[in-house]
Amino acid sequence: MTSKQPTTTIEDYLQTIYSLQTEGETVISARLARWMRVTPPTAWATVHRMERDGLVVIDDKKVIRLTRRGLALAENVARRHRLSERFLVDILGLGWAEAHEEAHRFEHGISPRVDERIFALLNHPTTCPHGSPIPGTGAKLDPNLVPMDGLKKGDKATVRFISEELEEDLELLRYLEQGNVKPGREITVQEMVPSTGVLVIETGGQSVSLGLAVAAKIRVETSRRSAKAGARA
Amino acid sequence: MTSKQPTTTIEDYLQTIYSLQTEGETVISARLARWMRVTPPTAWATVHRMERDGLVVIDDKKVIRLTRRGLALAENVARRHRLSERFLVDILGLGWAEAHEEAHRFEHGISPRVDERIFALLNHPTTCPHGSPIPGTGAKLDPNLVPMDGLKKGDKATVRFISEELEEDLELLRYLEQGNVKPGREITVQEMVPSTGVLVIETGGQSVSLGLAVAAKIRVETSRRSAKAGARA
DNA sequence: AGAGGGTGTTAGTGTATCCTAACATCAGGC
DNA sequence: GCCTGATGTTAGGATACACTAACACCCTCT
Repeated sequence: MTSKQPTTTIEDYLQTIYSLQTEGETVISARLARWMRVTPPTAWATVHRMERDGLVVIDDKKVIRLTRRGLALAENVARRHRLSERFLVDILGLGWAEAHEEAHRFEHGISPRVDERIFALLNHPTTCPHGSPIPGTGAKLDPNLVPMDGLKKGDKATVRFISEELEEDLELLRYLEQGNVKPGREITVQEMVPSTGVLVIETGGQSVSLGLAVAAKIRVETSRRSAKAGARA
Repeated sequence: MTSKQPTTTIEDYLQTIYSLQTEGETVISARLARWMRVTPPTAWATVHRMERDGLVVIDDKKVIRLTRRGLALAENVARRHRLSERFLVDILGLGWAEAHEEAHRFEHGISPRVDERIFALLNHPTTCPHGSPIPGTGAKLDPNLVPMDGLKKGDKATVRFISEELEEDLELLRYLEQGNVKPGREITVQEMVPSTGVLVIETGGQSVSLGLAVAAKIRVETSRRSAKAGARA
């Protein structure tokens, strides 16, 4: 049987694949290597062990996809991670920026029993502090949200989601926290000139500059419906 | 440098050695093998890696002792373990019997920052739910406590401490919990006949039978001062 | 066409953990 | 004195996970 518990390493890979996959990225071995901060041969070997164990399939184009079993396990890990973040922030009072890193260690020690208790203690939250939905709650990422780099000068919007990809960068998270760029915050675009590669927004009275690559990984809810949903007055 | 973080396995060995050592047992490789549920060669190799890394010393008689560095690390692990137990019981409402096992996983994901927060959240506790002192708080196991198997028929006492050795046995812990044999509980010895190997006590209205080997690992505080400390009013 | 970059892959290593089989040692007990 | 049990140790494997070196492929841009 290949039914034994995944190791911490495998749990981390599952979680990373899951995040990338649900955020619409194609997952390839080289990308995982960068995320996991290991060399390409290491990631390659690990992914192949995962395929051997029925957690992922690798297609002709080398794209990695979770199997049903891999998905179930990945959701479980992601849930524990996001629940941990909520717990660390809401109950223990840790910083929004530090939560991701701390949760990364914390998540592995949580059994189903403890998961359940923490979930209840937190009052059944549906998202992590950065806006990612918590699996098992039925919550999904709102498809109406748009990447922040699609906004234009003068647009107002509410931050809803910070990609897990950005969470890997502690310095960036601290910058965002300082600048009030967190879920629930209202922002106004002050400058948006694609050629400069920089987006300047205003929130809570201060100006914050963001690179477009970063802004693309932050999703916001616009009050006036963009493109598809119909025009505004 | 040999200053890298200990692995989960090494943390477990450190904790076990620490528990045995502070409870006055001599620590030898074979004993560790049984505790860790691995074969003797495995435990042997691991202990020798620990010696190589300056965590323990092994004397002529094969007795294993923590070095200063090993002790510091072990106290750190033990603290996280006992704090986790308290947290799981006091905050999450887990059962007293299950806490040890759950804490065993939980403890490894706790950083100094999280340790500090949990410690504060719990109001600076000094012992785990089974009575072991939490390192770093200054609390020590009261030397006036006596093993329960030293009591005589009719003696009254208050349970103060359940050895970590007993905590490895979930069934036993459940039995003790059911029988109210927990720190703080008053007990009265109903039967004590060494030749039978069984001790029968009464607590909270019910009778509980314990093997003497088990009773020896439970320490109690006797109201009438035993030998050394002098009489009371 | 040819140079490069990003990727995938193989080969060869090293460390930590685990195991089984087998043998060495020592203390008692008979 | 010899057998036995507990313990320690060596030998020989296996697996997971990490690395470096080196090579094979594509694709794109010049």
